[in-house]
Amino acid sequence: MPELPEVETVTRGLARVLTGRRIRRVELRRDGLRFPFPEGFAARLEGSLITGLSRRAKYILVNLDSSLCLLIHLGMTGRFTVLGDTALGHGEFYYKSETAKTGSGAHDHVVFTLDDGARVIYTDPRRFGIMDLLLESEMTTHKLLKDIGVEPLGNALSSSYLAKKFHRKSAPLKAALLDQQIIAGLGNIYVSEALHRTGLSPKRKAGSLVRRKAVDPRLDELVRNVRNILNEAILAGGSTLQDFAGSDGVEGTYQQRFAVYDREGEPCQKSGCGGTIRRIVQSGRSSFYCPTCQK
DNA sequence: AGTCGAGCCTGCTGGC
DNA sequence: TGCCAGCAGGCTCGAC
Repeated sequence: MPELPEVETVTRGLARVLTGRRIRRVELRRDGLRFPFPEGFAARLEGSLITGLSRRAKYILVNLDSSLCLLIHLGMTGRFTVLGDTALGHGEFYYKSETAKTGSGAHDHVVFTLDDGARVIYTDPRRFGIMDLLLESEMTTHKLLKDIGVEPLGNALSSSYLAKKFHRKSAPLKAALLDQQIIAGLGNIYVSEALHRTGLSPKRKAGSLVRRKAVDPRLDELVRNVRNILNEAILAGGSTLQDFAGSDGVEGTYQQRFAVYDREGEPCQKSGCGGTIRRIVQSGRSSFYCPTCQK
């Protein structure tokens, strides 16, 4: 279930296992995921030292001493399992998706073996995930990275930035916020949540929040809420990671805190609102909102 | 140019 | 109980 907070959580978890380790072996159990693996994928990774991990939008970037970088996208159902003795201790660490793990291993597509003996397994039933290799110098020119917008947790996201991007935009707010070329890493859930907290309808045209002179104060509030919600979710996911212990995957706790997502028919939680959460479909995807308090 | 729908895959859920 | 439509947290491409 990877949106930005989930990818951030996985990246942090993997960083503790992978950083400083050398990749001993890469086993590919099929030709590719969403795209074919690049030429010589396994061979180019084997023997490399992992110098660090970072995240850009919903992409995980694994930096190697060979000035190569392994780019990973979890798609909809990608997850990692770490088996063996690692820096995290002995046991198993999951990033577990909503869908139960199959257990059969039928969807284990890539297995990395590290120099400390740990095995890092990439599982992805739907195979919407991506793995690619790029040079560090291609970080801003790579096909998948070059058009990506600002990170929502960084300083570059501001109400004036949004005002510029939304100016004369006729697409609904929902679609504009999902647009990775505007904001990097926002997904279907957190867009619904941020719009609800801000009291803005997902159907409203993005351009309607831009006036000629002053920046609409609702854009300030939207930016604040996007940040707060993402940070709250990262905290909830992070606490899950710290709880890793046994062989059971532990899910992030933020799901319990959704105000609108997947709550169709339930009463709006905003005090004094009294509305009922609705589900509509926008550009093929579910939007959840309260028609009473989101205008 | 901007916007929208279809498609990529598999698995789970809910309604009949 | 069994079947089948509908749905899923992402992204790209093509058509309008």
